[in-house]
Amino acid sequence: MNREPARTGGVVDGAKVSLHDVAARAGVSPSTVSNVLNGRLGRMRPSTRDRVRQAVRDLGYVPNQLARQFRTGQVRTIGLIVPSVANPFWGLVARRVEQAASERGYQVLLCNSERDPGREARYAETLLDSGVRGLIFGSSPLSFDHLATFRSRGLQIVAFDRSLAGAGAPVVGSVEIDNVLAARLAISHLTGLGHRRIGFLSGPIRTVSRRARLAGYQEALAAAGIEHDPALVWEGTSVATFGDADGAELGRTGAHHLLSMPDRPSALFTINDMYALGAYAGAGDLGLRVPDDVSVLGFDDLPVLAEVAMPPLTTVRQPVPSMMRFATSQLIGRLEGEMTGEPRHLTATPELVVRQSTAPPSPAGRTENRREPSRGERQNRADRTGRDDTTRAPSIPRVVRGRRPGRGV
Amino acid sequence: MNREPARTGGVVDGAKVSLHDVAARAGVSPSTVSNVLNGRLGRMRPSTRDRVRQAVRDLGYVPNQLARQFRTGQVRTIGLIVPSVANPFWGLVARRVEQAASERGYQVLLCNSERDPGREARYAETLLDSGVRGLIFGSSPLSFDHLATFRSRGLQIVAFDRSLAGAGAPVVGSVEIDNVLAARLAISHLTGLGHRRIGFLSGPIRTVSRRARLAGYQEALAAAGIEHDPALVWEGTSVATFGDADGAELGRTGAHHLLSMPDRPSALFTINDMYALGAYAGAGDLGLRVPDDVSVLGFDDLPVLAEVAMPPLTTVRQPVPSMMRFATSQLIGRLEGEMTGEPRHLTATPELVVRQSTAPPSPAGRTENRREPSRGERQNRADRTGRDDTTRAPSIPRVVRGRRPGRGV
DNA sequence: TTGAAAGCGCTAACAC
DNA sequence: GTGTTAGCGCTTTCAA
Repeated sequence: MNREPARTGGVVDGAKVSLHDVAARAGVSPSTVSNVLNGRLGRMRPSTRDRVRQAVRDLGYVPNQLARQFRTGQVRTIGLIVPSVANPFWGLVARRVEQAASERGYQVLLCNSERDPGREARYAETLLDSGVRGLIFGSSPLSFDHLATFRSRGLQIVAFDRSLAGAGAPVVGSVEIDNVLAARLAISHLTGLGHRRIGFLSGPIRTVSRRARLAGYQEALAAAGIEHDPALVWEGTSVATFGDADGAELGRTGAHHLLSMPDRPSALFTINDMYALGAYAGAGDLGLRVPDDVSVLGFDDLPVLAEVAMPPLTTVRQPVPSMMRFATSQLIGRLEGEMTGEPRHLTATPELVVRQSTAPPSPAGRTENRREPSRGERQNRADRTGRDDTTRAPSIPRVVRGRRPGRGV
Repeated sequence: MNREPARTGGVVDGAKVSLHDVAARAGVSPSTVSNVLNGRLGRMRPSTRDRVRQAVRDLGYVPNQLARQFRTGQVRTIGLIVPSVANPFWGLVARRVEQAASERGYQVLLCNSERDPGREARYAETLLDSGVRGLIFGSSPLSFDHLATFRSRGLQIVAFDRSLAGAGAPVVGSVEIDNVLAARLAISHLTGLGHRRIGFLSGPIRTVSRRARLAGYQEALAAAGIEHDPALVWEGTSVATFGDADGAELGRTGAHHLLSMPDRPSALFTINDMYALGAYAGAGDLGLRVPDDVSVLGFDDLPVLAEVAMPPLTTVRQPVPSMMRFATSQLIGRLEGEMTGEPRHLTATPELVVRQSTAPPSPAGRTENRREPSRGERQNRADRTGRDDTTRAPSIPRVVRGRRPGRGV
C-alpha cells in the first residue's frame, strides 16, 4: 500500500492524473494512449487519436518522465565533461551542446572534471547510475582506460579530439580541429614575422589536443629550419585544488619563467587564451610590453575577451558551434540507435585570427630593453564585422584579420 | 512480457542483478535488503545486516536509481539557473554549488537562461518533469510570477539575491551580498578619489541585484552631495541571441556612449567585471587611458582575470564559496524535509578590492585630453598573498588591496 | 526482527 | 485498430 506515491506526472490542483485516467476519459485502453503519446499512429483511427488528445488536454495530463525512464531504462540526458568551467571557452562549448541537445529533447548535465581522472570516473559512475548513457568529453585524457569498464554498462562517449585509440574505450565518435595544423599555423605566423625563439606555454600536457599542439609547434619550427630548444617548452604543473588558478595564473607564471631566461623568447605561443592573458600580465611584471618586447599568440579566440584584451589578442579560433553540433548529434544518434558501426570523426578547420598581440621581434637587444612599466595604454581598434561560422568550415585553414563570427543560434 | 527491460542496476558481465537477487543470496526478503540499503537498521539483527552486505558485495549489486527515483518520486538532483555561462563568474558559482551538492549526494543540472524568462520557465517545466524539485537561481528576475504556478507542483527555489517578495513565488531561501552597500562602497571609493561625474554602466536592469546596485550608486552620490545625472546611467539593451555578446561587448558600447558625452564622466562603475573589461576597450577606442583619463570599477572580482587585466581591475568581491554553500544547503535541507517554515536569508559582506584601474581624476580638461592610442603598456604588480575567504565573512565590509583569496576547497 | 504483498506509471508483446 | 496483460525494481505498509 502506498501512502506516499510517486507524483511526478501532471498535477491539477494537487490531483495527479495518470495515463490510466486519460484512457478512461477517452474510452480507450492505456496502450492506445501510450501509442498516441509516442507517435505510434501507424494504423490508428484518427478519431481515436483525437479523442485521446482531447482527454489529455482536458485533464491537463503530463507524462511522468520518471516512470517512463524507469520503464524504458532510457534517460533523455547526456553528460558533458569539461576540464574547467573557469575558462569561458567551456561555457561556450556547454551552450552549444545544450542547444543542440535540447533540439532533440535532451538535457545536459555539466560536469567539471578539473582534469582529474578520478573525478571523471566518478562522474561516469554517477551518471550511469542515474541512467545516462551518453557522455561528451570536452577535453580527453591521453587514455580512456579508467573508463573502459563502463563500456559494458552501455556508456558511449564522444570526444572533443581524436580519441579513437584505446581498444576498450567506449568512444563512438569524435570531433576536433586539426590541432597540429592549428599550431603550425600559429607558429608560421610568428616565424613569418621574423621570430626565431618562440616559447610554448602550457599546463600539463596530458590531453590529446595539447600533445597535438606541441607536435605542431615542433613541426613548424623544424619546417622553418629552427632548431628546437626544449627549454622553451614550459609545461606548468597545476596546483589548483579547485580551479581558481586555472590558465591565467599558470600563464603568468610560465611567462615569468620563459621571459627570465638569459636568451629569452621573442614570442610566446600559449595553449589557450586564458594562458595568453596570464602571459600578458607575466610580461608586464617583468616590464616587457606586448607586442613590442614579446609577441603573444593564444588559442580559442574567447568571445569578446580576446578582442577586448589589451592589446587585442592574436589567436587560433575553433568553430565551436558546428563542432559541438556534430558531437551532440553523433552522440544522440547513437543513443537513439540511429547510428551504429565504426566511430565517426569530424575534423574542423582552425583559423588564425590576427590582431595586435603579435609583431616582428624588436631589433634591440634581447634582455636589455626592459623598462619600468607605466600606466596601461590602449590600442585603437574597430575591426569588427559580422560573420557566421556556424555554417560548414572551409576545407583550408583561413587566416582572418581580427574579425569575430556572428552569433549563430 | 518484457523483451527490453530496464537495466540500470548493477551489471556484472552484462547480467543485471536486482535487489531480489541480493535477497535470495542472503536468504532474506527484499524488504530487508531495502532496509539495509537505506540505513533502517533500527531493530535489525547485525548478522542479518552483515549477510545482506556480503551478498551485495558478492553480486556487485548497484541499486537502480531510476527505479528508486520512480518509486519515491525523489530525484537527487537540483537545478542551477545562471544568466550567462559566458561570464566566468557563473562558472565559479556553478563549481561551488556543485561541490556543496555533491557532498550531500546531489547532482547539479546547469541551465543557462540568458536572462530570458521564457527559458527560465521552460527549464523549470523540464526539470519538474524529470523529478527535480529544487532550483537555485543565480540571478533572479524582478518577479517570479512566471514561476508561481510551479509552486503547487512542489518546486522550491533559493535565490542569489533578496527575492523573498512575491506572494506566489516558490522562494524558500536566499543569499546575497548587500548590493546597495557594495555599490556605495564602490562609489565612495571613487568620490574619495575626487570623482564627481561617475557613470553607471549596466545591461538591462531587470534583476533584483542590478536594481539594488543602482540604488546604492544613487544613494552614495547623494551622500557625497553630488547631484544625480540620469544621463550618466547607461542601461544597455542586450541584442545577443545566444550570449556571445555578453557583458564585455555591452561594456564597450556603453563606454563609447558615456565617454563621448560633452561632459563625460571621469569614472565608470560597471555592473560586473566583464563590462569593466569591455569598458577598458571602449575607452581605448576613444583614445582614453585607464585610469589616467577614466577610472573603471568593476564587480565580482573574476578570479585571475581581474588581477591580470591591464591595468589590474579595482572591483567589488562577493564571497562566492560561502554564499553558494549556504544556498545549496538551504535548498537541500528543504528538499530533505529538514527545514520548514519561513524562508531563510543570508546577507554576506562585499569587499572592495582596490587595484590600479581607479585613480584621481585627471586635472586636465575633460574632453580635450585625448591622444592617439599607442601600443599597450603594463602595470607592475606583485600584490598577491594567500587568504581564505571560505570562512565566515566579517560583519563589516572590508577594503583590501588587490589580494586574492586562497583557493578554498 | 523479518516477510508478504501491493503497486508507483508506464510500455510493449501479443491477442483479438 | 485496439485492448489485455505482465511486469520494470524498488519501497512501504502491515502482519506475523
